[in-house]
Amino acid sequence: MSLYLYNTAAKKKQLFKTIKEKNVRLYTCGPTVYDYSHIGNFRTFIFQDVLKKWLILSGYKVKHVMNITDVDDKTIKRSIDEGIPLKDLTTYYEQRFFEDLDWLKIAKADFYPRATDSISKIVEMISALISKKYAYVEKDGSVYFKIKNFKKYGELSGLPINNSTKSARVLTDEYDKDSPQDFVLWKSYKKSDGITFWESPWGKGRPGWHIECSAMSIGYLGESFDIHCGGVDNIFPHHENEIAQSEGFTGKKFVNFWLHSEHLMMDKAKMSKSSKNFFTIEYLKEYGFKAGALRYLLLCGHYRHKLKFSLKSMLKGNRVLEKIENFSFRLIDKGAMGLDKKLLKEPEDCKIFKNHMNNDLDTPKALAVFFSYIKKVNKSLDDNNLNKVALGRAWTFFSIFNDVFSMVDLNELIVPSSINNLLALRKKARAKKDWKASDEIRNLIKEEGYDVEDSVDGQRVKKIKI
RNA sequence: GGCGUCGUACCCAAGUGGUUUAAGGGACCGGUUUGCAAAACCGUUAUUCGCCGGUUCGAAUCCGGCCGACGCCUCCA
Repeated sequence: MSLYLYNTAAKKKQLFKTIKEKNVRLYTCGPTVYDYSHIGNFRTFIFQDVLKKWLILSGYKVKHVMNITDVDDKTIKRSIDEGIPLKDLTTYYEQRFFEDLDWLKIAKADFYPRATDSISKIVEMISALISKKYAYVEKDGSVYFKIKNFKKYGELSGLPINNSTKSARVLTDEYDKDSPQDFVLWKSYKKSDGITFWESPWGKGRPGWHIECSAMSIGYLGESFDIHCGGVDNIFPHHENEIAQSEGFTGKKFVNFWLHSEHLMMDKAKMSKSSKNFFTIEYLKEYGFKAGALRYLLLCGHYRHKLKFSLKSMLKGNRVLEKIENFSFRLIDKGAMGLDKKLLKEPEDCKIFKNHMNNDLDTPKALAVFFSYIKKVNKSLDDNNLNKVALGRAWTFFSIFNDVFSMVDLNELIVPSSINNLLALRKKARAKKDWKASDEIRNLIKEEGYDVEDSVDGQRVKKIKI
């Protein structure tokens, strides 16, 4: 089986090949930590999580780097507006970001470099770009990239350069640039920057937004690496500029595969901080969304298509999660976790599931296959017709599914002894058909945070999630 | 103005020429099972794919027009 991925640079699906055999070097654009990340941001991060987990499951060793942008116009403005040091502000939102990642069961990257820790590398790159005539210094001490000198400029996004229909914003800019579309590598110090600046060969200032990603990705992954991801809004100008800077600097191909995820839509408009139509993870958590439910809701559409999101979808998400959890409970009840390894074989449906995942991470189709399979196995369980071989196959498929979709938290299945004692009592009461005592104990268990369900196989407890 | 995407049931969402007289999920209703509750299973729910026309033996799928929604071109996942 081979993995095909849609490469924005090629504008088509391509067979995925790594530079170094069985090793993937992956860079994903991280958050700007001036505010909480929202569920739209996490659509992209969860897509990247699924990509990474799928690569690992396919036998690749993945080196993953995600940057933290902790200095830019917005972070500086916010810290001044709120009267707190930049570092305090960015540390706060960085921590909140990591908590959200954790809650959403997103696997940690190997490195989270910060822009402010990468200034020397950034200065080194800008100096080299100037000497190679890819960049020039303006009178005020700002440094710009000269896109005219980089022939490939515009190839990724397909946007025309130097067209006659420049946006109003570009036309009204006051910059002393050679060309309006030249972008800034180093921003000279302005009063509005307050105490935020670094010394450089061109005077006091701070890095432009795009250069940090080039510096950090090259710094951690090398001059050429395998995959670079982000949201579609990063294609232009961010990633276009990254290619220009990086390839101008190294003279080598920067990235082989560019992967971009589409936006999450709210009331038909894209979710964004500026339009104030966004939900934070904290809000959704309080509203009642479970982590696994959000993962499902963000993966039930293909990552390259717009996906609608609303608070109404909570019912669906939580219900689907419960259904999959119940399925895993039933398998565990039957002894799935203690099966001989020889019995852990993939069923045919799992191979179909894998084929869909290998086709540009087709999660909606993969999910459809998984759901149909659940139904089949549940039916066998109802008929008490599932033998060890079939159980092993079901558990194998579930495990592969859950390794990637990460919806069910198996740790939550461990039941404390206090609950087990109550269950034993209830079992005795039920044997005597003492329904009153049985229901009382069920209520006691509920107060301890667990639900009890009765089935032909006996009692089953489920932790009530908050 | 330039470039691009999308419009499928009550809702989310697959499907890009014939094994689709449209996957999968949620919701709803009916049934089986059940001490209760829950879970699970079975069945029902788009003769139709924004609208109009065309190509074709055959179209949700291709072409043209119209209507509607959205994205990028400026910070943005």
